[in-house]
Amino acid sequence: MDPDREPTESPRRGRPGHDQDAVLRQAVDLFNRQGYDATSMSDLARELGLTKSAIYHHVPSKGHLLSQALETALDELTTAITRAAEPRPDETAYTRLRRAVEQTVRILVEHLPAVTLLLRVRGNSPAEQDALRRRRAIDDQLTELVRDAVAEGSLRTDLPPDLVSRLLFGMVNSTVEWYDPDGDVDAEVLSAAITGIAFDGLAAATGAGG
Amino acid sequence: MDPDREPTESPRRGRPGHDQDAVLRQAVDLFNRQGYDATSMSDLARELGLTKSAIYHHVPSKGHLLSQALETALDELTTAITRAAEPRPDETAYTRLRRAVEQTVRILVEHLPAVTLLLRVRGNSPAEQDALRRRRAIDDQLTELVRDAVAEGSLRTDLPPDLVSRLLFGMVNSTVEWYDPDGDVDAEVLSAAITGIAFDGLAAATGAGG
DNA sequence: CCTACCGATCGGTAGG
DNA sequence: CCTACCGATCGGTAGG
Repeated sequence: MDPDREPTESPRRGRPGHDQDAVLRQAVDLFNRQGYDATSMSDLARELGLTKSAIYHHVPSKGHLLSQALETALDELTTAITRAAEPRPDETAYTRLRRAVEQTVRILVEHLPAVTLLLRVRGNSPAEQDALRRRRAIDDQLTELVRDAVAEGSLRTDLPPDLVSRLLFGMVNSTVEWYDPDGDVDAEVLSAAITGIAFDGLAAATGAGG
Repeated sequence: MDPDREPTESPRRGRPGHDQDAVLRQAVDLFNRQGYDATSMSDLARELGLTKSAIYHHVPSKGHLLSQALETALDELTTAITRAAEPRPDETAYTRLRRAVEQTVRILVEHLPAVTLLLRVRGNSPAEQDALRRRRAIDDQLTELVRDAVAEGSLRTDLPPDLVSRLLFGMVNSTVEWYDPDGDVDAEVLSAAITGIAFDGLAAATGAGG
């Protein structure tokens, strides 16, 4: 008779205490708490409850862990923002920009550890420099959206679009510094707060207008 | 065919070409470019054009350089924000909050390297943890200002003050990621852009109202 | 301000 | 021969 009978799980033998994904998750968590360079593979091993050498059974290098996380963050952001920016019939650039903000917030919340790591990259290695290049391409895409929205007359014209883009997505990105997925602010509330402040402002509505 | 002559620098030989402040400035610059932990004292020595050991003639330790910069940033921010938050006769909480934003931007621009370093501290040492505590006290002060402005009816009431405070000053602080003191955005323009977006919003003014 | 070093720890790999 | 590890140690480099 077949010894392993696991209907819902992979038909692997000996139950691994840790798979590659678990190591990656723990690594990214540590990188975010202490900083990438301040985190040793020994730290990671201690956290996982195994030896440093054992980690290298699962992953090829420390840099690989970083690259994997950055790739996830960049892939998710690229996909979401590219989709949000796609023009649809009878839709303003303003709507596309709003959607891009909402989608960025969504990805940020859904992939908080990976995105947090991405936003802290300094370019200390070729892999990090590559990530910075991809990030800059995304930023350019977002700036273009702001430019379009200004051009169509949806946004105030007294501020340069690249400055607006930096501040708007600076506010969005600052979320990684405090957001707690288990806290009482969910992605919808956060998204509404950001778009509310950015597009309508904090000032209390005065007069009879909406 | 004259060798380099730098009128503003000391041409002395055998005498220290660097003082403690020059070492500190270069260190903070490197810490910001590469990250504190990724920067070795050898990196700093190379940048300064002297040996690693020679640095220890000027400063007691790597951590001391970090602490000095963090103290500068925290002292400046504390002073400026405390002053801005001080109630004055016939003044709304809204005015005080606006002034706090403007003063924070001013300190951020005037002491960009030190504040940048402060905003990246992760708490990896007692000195960093102390800096984080002081930073949290400042954040609480700012949140209190937002709370007062909401309470007096100056700000929209549909968003929790602590969330507003995080997003507002998240936008302010995000400036350190891109601001260039030699660029074409000066502190006034930046300050006006931030308060303009945060309080009035990005949406183009519509209708006949203000 | 340098040469000559230290205790420790780094990321990564050996054989079993 | 496989997986999931471990004890020991590699060559270099960290802050001091």
